[in-house]
Amino acid sequence: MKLDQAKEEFIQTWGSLGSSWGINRTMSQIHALLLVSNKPLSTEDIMEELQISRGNANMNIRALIDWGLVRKQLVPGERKEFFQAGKDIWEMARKIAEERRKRELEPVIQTLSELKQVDENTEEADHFKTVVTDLEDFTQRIQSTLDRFIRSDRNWFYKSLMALIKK
Amino acid sequence: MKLDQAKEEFIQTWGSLGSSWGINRTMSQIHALLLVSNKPLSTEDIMEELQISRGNANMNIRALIDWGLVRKQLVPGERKEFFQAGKDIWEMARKIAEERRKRELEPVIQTLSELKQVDENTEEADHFKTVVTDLEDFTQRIQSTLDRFIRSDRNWFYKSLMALIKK
DNA sequence: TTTATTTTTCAGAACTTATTGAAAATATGG
DNA sequence: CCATATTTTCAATAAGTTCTGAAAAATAAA
Repeated sequence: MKLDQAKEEFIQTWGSLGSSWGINRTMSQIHALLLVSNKPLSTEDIMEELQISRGNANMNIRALIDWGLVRKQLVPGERKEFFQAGKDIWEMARKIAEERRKRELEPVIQTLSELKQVDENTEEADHFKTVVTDLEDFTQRIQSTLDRFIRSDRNWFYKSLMALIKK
Repeated sequence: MKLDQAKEEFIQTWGSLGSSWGINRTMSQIHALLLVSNKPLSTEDIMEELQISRGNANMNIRALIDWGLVRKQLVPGERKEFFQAGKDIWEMARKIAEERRKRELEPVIQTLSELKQVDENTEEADHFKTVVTDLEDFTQRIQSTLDRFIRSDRNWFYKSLMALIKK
């Protein structure tokens, strides 16, 4: 298989994986492109390679920088900005987990804890409280695990995961 | 807080969490509704409660049954079908993990392994292979963990997770 | 300054996905 | 079998999301 073709396919695959995980397609594609490129790329390069508009490119590059997955790289003698993706996959996973925890899990836990404050004592209300408490429990456990993962270095997570897998 | 209001809010919250995790909003809302209801509901009930069309209700109930999150319940003397959600949260999480592994992770791993077959030896190609291999590694590790989780009983996962969290 | 280059913004267009509702298919009871 | 209740399907439509492109803002050189 030819390199260019493989790159192309990789970008598509990563793009569609991203979109099923709540990260928009272009954002993942840009990320993929920067991952496989061994030198930093400019906005122009990205527009060119992915055939997307300037606005789209700009927006999604910003988002990747926000998420901490990509950083600006100044190239001497060039006025344009260049971008480069961090190559450490675990670091990348940590950052994605962090963003999503913040954006999605946190508000849900907040809400669930409020919902337990139902001041009724019918059988129905009891049932409701049980369900909500179970979910809160579950969500909090996920949250703690992510927290630890986020704060950890790669090594910690690697070890824990191996422990999980091996026995 | 009133029970009805709390239920309402719970359904909304679960709905939006679902949609950020790639499960469509109505599907999660129906799931939430069935979770908090202490008796099985008919399609009519669901349409009524969530103010959705028959077609929409039917489609998403089917999907929930496919995913193994909801089961049909026959009520004696009634001709209609009634539906009930499994109340075990871990079981639920297992089933969601299973479906998504099957639908999303599996094809990606397949593709990544094919992409390593680049028959070039430039520096660029080497770099590409490194990135793809790292990702494959990572994805496979996630996959193994999920597999084990999926095959496990609740107890196993609970213990492992506690081990992760506690120390 | 002024001019040239680059980045950002944002209203509308294009695209994608979810929903409706009515018609067709299927199941149930007499 | 017929009549009726219930479920399923699916084309049309609506809602939601992402993308474009041109104009405005920002930045840097002359």
